Amino acid sequence: MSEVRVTTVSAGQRAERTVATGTKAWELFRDDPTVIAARVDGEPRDLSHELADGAEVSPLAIDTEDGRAILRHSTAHVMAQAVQELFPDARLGIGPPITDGFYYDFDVTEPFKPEDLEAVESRMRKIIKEGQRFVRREVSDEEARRELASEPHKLELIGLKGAIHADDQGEAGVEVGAGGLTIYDNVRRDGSVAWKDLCRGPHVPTTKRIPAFKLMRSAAAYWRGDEKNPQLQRIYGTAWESKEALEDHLHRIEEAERRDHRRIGRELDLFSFPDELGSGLAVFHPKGGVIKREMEDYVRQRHLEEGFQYVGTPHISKQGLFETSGHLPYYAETMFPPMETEGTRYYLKAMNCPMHNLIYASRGRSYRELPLRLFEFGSVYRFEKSGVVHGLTRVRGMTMDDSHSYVAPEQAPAEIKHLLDFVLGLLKDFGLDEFYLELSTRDDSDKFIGTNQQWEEATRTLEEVATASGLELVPDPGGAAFYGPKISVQCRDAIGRTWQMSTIQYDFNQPAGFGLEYQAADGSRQQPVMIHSAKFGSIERFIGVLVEHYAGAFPPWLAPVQVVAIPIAERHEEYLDKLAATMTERRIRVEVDRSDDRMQKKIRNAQLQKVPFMLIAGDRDVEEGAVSFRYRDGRQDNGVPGDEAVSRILDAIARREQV
RNA sequence: GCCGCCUUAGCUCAGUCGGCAGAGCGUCUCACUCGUAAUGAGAAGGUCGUCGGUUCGAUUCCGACAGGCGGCUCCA
Repeated sequence: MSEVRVTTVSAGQRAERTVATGTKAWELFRDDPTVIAARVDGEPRDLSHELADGAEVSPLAIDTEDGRAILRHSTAHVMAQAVQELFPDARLGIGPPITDGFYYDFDVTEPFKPEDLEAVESRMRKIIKEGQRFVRREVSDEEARRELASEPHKLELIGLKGAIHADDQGEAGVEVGAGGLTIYDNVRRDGSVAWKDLCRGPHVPTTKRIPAFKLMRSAAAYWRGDEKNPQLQRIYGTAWESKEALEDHLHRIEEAERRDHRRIGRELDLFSFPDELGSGLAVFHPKGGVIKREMEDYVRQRHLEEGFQYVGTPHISKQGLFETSGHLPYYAETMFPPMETEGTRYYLKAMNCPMHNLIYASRGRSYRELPLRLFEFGSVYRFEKSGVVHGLTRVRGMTMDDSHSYVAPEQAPAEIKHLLDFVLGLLKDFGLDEFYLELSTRDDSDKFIGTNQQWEEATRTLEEVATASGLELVPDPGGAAFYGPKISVQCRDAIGRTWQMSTIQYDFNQPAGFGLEYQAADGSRQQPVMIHSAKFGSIERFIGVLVEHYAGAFPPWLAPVQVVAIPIAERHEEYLDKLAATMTERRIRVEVDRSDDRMQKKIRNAQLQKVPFMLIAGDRDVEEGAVSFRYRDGRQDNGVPGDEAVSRILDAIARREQV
C-alpha cells in the first residue's frame, strides 16, 4: 500500500505525518467534533477531500469565521432544497454566506409570505434530521448545462464563468469559481440524491452538522444586483455553531433595536419627523436641540481654533451656479426640482462648495492667504429616493459641518494631514475612538472628470497621508465623487457597527470650473486645489449615530437634562430649588421634579430619561445641607454637601467624560 | 425608484367574519407626603392616515395617494 506525506497545522503546531494514499482530510481530525472542513494548502476543502502528497492541512472549526461561512453556505443549500420541495416552480438564483448569516434568491411567481417561511423552516429541520451528505463532484460545462437545464439563472452563471473573479466571495463567485465547475449533491442515507446545486463549496459533511439556524425575513433583490434586472425573492437566514451562539446573535439584534435612534429619539423627546413636513425632514425638539446646539458650539469653536473662518451662505441659488460647479449634469436627479420665478430658475442647494467658491472668488487672492479655510453649518437638500430615507441617518434636508480649504498644490498633503488629525480628534471628543479609513477612487466609468494624471496625483496624495496615519485603509474603487478622490473615516460604535462619518475630498476640478486663482510669489497667476471636508457628514446623521452609540445615555456635557433634583416629600422642594438655582447660574441643565409622584417613581423617570445625575434630598439632607448623589448606573454617595455635588457635576461636564 | 408588509388615543398595541371603538402607559383632577426603578381613585382623550369606490350602512372590502417598516438599487 502506497503512502503520502502530509503536514498538519493545528493550533500553531506543525506535525509531519505519513498516511495511506487515499486518506481523506476527516481522518486526520476525527477526534475533534468541532471540525467541519479543512484548509488544504491554504484552500478550504471538504472533509472528504483526498490528501495529496506534500499537502499542508489544517482543521477548520465550526466556531471560526471561515467555519461559520461554510456552515451558513451549507444551510443556504438546505433552505434552497426545502423551498424547491415546497415550491417546485421556484427557480434558483444564488445563495452565498454573508456577515452573520446567508441568503438564497429564488425566482417565484408569488413572493413568500411569513407562513411560507415557517413552512420552509420546518422542512429544513426535517432535511437536517435526515442527515443528508454533501457530496462534491466535478463536472464539465456541458454536463453542468445538461443537469441544470431547468435552472436558467444557473445557466447564465455558467456562461459568465470566465468573467467572475475567483475570490468574489459575496456574489456569484460562490457558485462558480474560476476553475472547473462542481456540483454538490445532497445524498440521502439510502444513496438517492435528494437535491443538487452548482457550487464551489466546501460544505459541512452532512446536514446533521447544522446545529442552529433561523430564517429571518424575505425581501426582493435584483438579479445580480442590477436595478435593470428583474427582482428575485430573497430569503435571509442565520446559522450558528450552537443554540447558544444563535441566541446570542438574536440578543445582539434585540440590543441594536433597543438602541435604534428613531425609537430613543421619541422616548427621550429629542426629535420627530412630522408627516406634514414630508419624508426625511426632521424637527428637533427642545431636548434634541440641546444636543444639537452643544455639538455645533463645540465644533464651531474647534474649527476656529484650527484656522477656519466661519461663513454663511443661502439655501438656494440660480441654476447657473450648479452648471459652473459641474454638479447639475450628475445630480439633477437627486436635487429637488427647480422653482422658477421671473424667468429665472432656482435650485435648493444640495452642496455648499459652489457657494464657498464664490466667497473665494469675491476678490483677488494672494498666496500669502493660503491655506484659506472656509467653514459653515450649511443646510442642503437632497431628493433621496423614497425607499432609502431612514431616520436621521438618511434624510432629505440636512446640515453639513462643511469646510473647504483652498491651498497651493504643494500645500495639499500638509492640509489633508491637518484635516485628518483634526477630524479624528473631534470624533474622539464625542466618544468615538475606533476608526478605519476608506480610500474612494475612480474606476473606468465615464462619470469622472479630469485627466488621468490629475487623478493619479490626487489619489497618491490622499493615500500617502492615509497610510501615514497608521489606520487601516480599505480601498473603494469607483466610490469617488465625480470631481476627485476622497478619504472617508469609518467609525465603529459601541456595539461594533460601522458608520461612514467624515470625508476629505481632493478637488482639482471645481477651481478650474470657477476660474479660481491666486497670485504666487513670482507674480504669476496660479490655480488652487480645494479640499472638501465634512467632519460629521451631517449634524442629523451624527446625532443619530451618537444616540445609538450611547443608547441615549449621553455624557453629561451633551445630556439634554444633566441633573434631576428629587425631593423626597414636598417640604424638601424649596431646599432643592435653591440648590438648583445655584446650578442654573453655573449653566448646569437642572430640573427639580415637583410632580406629586413618589420618590421611587421620580427616580425611575429620571433613569428612563437617562439623566446622568440625580440629587435626592429628604429631612436628613436638608438638615446637613447635603444631598444623596445618585449616578445613572445606580451608584450613590449619601451625605454629599451641596457645593461638592455642584463641583462634581461641573467637573464631569468640563472634562466631557462619560459617567 | 423596485418588491413585500404596515398605518386604530400622545406612546405601545388589542378589536370589529361590514352594524355607535378597547387596554396599559402617558396627560389632567383629587387623596396620599412617602428614603433609592411604577401609591390609589376618578376624568378627559379617536372623522380607526387621506381621498375615492362598492354597500341600506365602511375603521373593516376594493383602488389611488401619503407616511412608516424590512430588504434591493442608490448615497456628491
